[in-house]
Amino acid sequence: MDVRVRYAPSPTGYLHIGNARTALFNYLFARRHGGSFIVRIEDTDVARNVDTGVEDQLSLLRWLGIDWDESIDKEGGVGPYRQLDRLEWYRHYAEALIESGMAYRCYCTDEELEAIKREQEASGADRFHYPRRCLDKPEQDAPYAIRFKVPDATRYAFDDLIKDTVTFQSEDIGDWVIMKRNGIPTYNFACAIDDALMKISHVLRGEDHITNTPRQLMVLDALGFKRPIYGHMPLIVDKDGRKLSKRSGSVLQYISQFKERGFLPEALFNFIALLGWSPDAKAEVFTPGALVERFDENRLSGSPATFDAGKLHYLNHQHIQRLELDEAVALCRPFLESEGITEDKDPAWVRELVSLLQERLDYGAEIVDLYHAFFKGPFTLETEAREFLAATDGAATLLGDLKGRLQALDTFDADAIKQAIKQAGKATGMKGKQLFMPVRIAISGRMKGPDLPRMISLLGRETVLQRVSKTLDTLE
RNA sequence: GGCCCGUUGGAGAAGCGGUUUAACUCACUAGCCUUUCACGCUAGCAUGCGCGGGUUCGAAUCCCGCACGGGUCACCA
Repeated sequence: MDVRVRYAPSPTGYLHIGNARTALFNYLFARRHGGSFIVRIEDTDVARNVDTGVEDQLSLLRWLGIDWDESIDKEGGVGPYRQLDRLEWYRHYAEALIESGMAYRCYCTDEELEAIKREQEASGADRFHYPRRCLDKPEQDAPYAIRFKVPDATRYAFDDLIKDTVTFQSEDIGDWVIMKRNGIPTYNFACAIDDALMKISHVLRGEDHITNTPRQLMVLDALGFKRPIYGHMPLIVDKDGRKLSKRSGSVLQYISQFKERGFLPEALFNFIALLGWSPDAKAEVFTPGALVERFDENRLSGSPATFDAGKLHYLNHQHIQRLELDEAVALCRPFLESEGITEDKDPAWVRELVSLLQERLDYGAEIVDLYHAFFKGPFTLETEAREFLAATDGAATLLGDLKGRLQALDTFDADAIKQAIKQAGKATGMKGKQLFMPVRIAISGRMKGPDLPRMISLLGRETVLQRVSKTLDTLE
């Protein structure tokens, strides 16, 4: 069987982590099995469509490293790939269903429907089913929707790739609308028709679609189409176990937000692949290519996947460590520039800064925080640092000696600075922690930080001398 | 409320009836490394698999009931 899978976004918003996950798994599945990955645009909700929705989502997909074989920009013989361009198909099949008695025109107005629903609610019914009021109505010259006539006492069961056998009873589903009054199909109808016409072999989607499946099966069966194999992936939930939504606290959930904060596409790809799936391995850090090789649909999980920001940071950190210095600089520079940090600095300085901080970076934007923490913030001695200095005999002498040496240096680079520190140590009899810690404190005010000589060089002679003087003042 | 799905440590998660004394990863803790921090390495971290029954020589793994959590019930997708 030819593997053909699809990702079917609706251009009603931005690329959400949940949609990205659906796209990613379909992509992995297709690539793993040498099949085709299709992106179909489901734009049948005319009122909610956003102008830039399609292009925004597609470009973010590309950014993530997900490409496709067929879509609106790549004809594959079963197009068009935008549902509004396929209306004739839906109308054709809807008419066919009416003719065969499996669907009927419904002339009820919104007000009438609303009244029916209220009535049913008042009567305490569990199910709100359309009462087939228009089933035998003669054709009239009035706007109408088309409803699918749900078969009586029919069992709709399917072997889900992830959930095993899932069963629904037709009694639980009322006659639903397949074509809206505006002549546009509803989601479940268009989706079923397109999956069939586009020869989709497997449908991998979120579990929130599981109750849509019986409706789609009805359409497929009624029209004599072959059913694809379905696989419903667990929902992505927040820390509280709820489906990720706008209300899920401070969790970032749109792909663009991760991109803007300096997360790497390959790290996000890695992270998303772990949402509801686990590799048969003792590691979790993988490149997209390695994930394609390792992907195995049998290892898809059936229980909810918790969005764990800590894990995302860890994975992104790991991927950043694997970056070449030039790549890390490219990742960080925009954030430094937008903060004005690079204004009076040359490229070599920026390169050295990134080189020094790369190993502690979780995401690109963090370079700014680290810069401020170690280089910029107002110079004050932390309590612990002040106490350490006060308790170190000869600290003042050492700093005074070092200050002179730093002033005299021809070139203010890390090597020369390191030599100066060592010489100062020799001259004053200080070494090891007794030597480096007072220097670190005098220069940064803190007990911890990046490699000292390199940091001093980056800080620049003027700032360093000022800080040493200020520290010396507090020692008197 | 009806229907559907799920429930393994602080978190993700492996496990598919018997070499499981419950992998692996994150977080956390301790130690090592290092001038400090970070990185890296090592070790520790569920007497227990929502609860109660049952099937079986044997169950986290199969069955039933209950509880809890979630999803879904649109002329939205």
